Amino acid sequence: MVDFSAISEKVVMEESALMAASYWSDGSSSEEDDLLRELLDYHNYHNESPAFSSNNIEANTAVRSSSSASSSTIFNSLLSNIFSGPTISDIENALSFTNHKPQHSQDFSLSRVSILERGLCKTENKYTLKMKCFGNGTSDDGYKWRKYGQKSIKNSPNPRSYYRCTNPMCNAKKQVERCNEDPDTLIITYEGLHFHFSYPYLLMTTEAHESPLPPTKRPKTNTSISETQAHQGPNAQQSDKVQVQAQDISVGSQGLLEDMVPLMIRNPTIRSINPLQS
DNA sequence: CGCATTTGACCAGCGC
DNA sequence: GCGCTGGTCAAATGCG
Repeated sequence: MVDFSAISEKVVMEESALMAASYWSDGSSSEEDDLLRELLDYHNYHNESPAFSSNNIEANTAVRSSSSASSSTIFNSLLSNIFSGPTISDIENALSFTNHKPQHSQDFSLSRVSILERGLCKTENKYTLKMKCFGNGTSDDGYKWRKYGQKSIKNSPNPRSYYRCTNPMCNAKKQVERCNEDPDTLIITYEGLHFHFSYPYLLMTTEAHESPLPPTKRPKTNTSISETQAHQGPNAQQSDKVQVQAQDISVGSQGLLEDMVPLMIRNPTIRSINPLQS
């Protein structure tokens, strides 16, 4: 089992930004305000992803530095934060890092993953991730998926599986199949957006943090809890602590490995304080 | 018992 | 229209 949460989050936030950017490109200022308002509302509603904490700080800094900025300026700064984040090489580095971390689950111990062959490409609204995986390796990317279908392919021992995000407000899907030429290679196709994570990532404005959460707008569903836990790894039950650590990491403290990997992906400069590399 | 997975059926799109 | 294929549905089944 390989933790691809970092990659999937990167994919999600890039696609979200692209989507929003295209929306912005021909939109009027009122449309911008509407979308910004919508996103803010959504963030207030789903302020549940500690993994985005470091970027919260970045976004807040950007916003505070221009208190009189228009909504489009705010959004541009957010976009800038997003696109100044991880590159493909960052993803690859994180992959290597992830694949060398101590085994913490039985599934992971059963699989030996090689990065000899991997690829991340985008076709229309789909992202295809190609990875070489020996043994019983699966494609655990950190999100909680529900399998809703499987297709047996003629003359092939490797069926194609269809997964959908368990969050009912999320339209993200993925397919997992094996490469015909190389049975050791998994082809994972992501489609759709994890809006419940990408929205909070995009909009971490000051007002979003300062405005109190409407108590009636934040139902605590099991799904949201489980997804948050899935992102935080085995220490998920310490959600508050994890969030504090993630924020502290950006100012120099040491965090858990499970927290460091996604943060390193988004903020490559954080690697300099990675305790495992010192 | 509740939830996730399995699996055959069903549907739509496409090429012939 | 027919057959093939990809994608989805939903009842059955498994599992903790």
